[in-house]
Amino acid sequence: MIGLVDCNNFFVSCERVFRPDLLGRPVVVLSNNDGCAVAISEEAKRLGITRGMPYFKFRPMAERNGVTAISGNHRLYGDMSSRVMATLHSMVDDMEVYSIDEAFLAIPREVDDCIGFGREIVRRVRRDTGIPVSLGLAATKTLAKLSARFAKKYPGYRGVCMIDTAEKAKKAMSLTAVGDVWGIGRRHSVRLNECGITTALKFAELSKDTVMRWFGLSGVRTWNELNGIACIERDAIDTGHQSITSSRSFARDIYEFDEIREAVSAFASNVARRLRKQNGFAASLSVFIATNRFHDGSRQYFNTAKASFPDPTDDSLTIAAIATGALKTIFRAGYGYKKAGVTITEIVPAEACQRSLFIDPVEVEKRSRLMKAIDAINSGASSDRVRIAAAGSISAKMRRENVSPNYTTSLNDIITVTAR
DNA sequence: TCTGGGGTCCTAGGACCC
DNA sequence: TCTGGGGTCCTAGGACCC
Repeated sequence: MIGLVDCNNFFVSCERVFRPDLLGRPVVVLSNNDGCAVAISEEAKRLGITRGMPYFKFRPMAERNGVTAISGNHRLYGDMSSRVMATLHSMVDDMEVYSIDEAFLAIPREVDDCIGFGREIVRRVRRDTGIPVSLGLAATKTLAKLSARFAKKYPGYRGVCMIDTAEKAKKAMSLTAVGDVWGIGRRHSVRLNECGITTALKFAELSKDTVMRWFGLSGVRTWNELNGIACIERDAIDTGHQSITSSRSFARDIYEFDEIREAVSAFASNVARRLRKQNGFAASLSVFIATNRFHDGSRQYFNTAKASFPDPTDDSLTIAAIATGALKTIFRAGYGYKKAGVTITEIVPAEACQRSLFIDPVEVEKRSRLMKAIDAINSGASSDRVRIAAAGSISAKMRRENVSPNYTTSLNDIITVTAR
């Protein structure tokens, strides 16, 4: 039996742990720049707020209805996530962290009361972290995801729903819209709906050949999983990311090359830091810049530039220099740029890294020590204490009107409880 | 005024090779 | 007059996920 644990409205729930006054009230957590709603409490959903809705559009309505809008605090969510995962891991050896708020669990064979075991998981996560979770149980990951939707939607399940027979699977699939199936996105569900395939069950009842022709291999995988044949394997040994991106929208349009260059240097140094964290070296990168795609009237420009490193590296200064060089090849004056970003690719583990014969080992060693020193100083609460001179501060350009304290990661922000 | 950020996998088509 | 067949690798773009 596979279990899928899903944190309910995760970002909102993280905020509520330290703001119990927000329980039972409409709350949304906003994306960077206070741009869009990315997490919405049930109360706020009932007011019609949906994921991805631009804040400036629903703000007046939200204020009229007493919605609390919070700027995203990803340091807090990341830390709360690791607490949830640690609690799960204390109960189940074999688990796979799927995202910041989800994990697949292999329910141990010796457990015969899966529902009871599941309820205990839900109870303990709630007790140890304050986060409410839902648990779906089934024979495949896709059915477990589907099951978890029921666990979350209907309080009668008390947090845990299990699909353990073909009849239950059929029933659940007949009640699930095809677009709500894990692996079937918006594009495919439009196509399916046009052909009258509206539920997960109808999709599962298509012929395998039809599914292959329409949706390729990934479609067949989903189809198998719905029919009870597990074929989405767990990730192999975690070797880190294959690519790492840092990008931001700016609070206002930027016209000057130097300003874009500062941002690109900051992105480059950010990806390099994350690259070192996973103990990898990268061999190439790409840089992109873009104007505001929502402004129909103004002139639009989008371009990316790619560059290879002479030698695989994890060095912030080298990566920033090459990113800046790439930027120069695509920057065009006269446009108002709204967004830019840097992606490093061709990442290999440090120990598998093939370096050229002509490199100076002494210089490499010096640089490596410098990076280690910078990482050490920047670890902890103030991650921006030392930065390369060419880089501006990414956060300085961001709009964050209502950000919560770093309750769990900053000594200055630890909550104070006063007895009267 | 104001519209997020970070990933993965698959496929089709072109370049290139023998 | 007549102009093959079969591979591999790489890339861009599309689809999906959170």
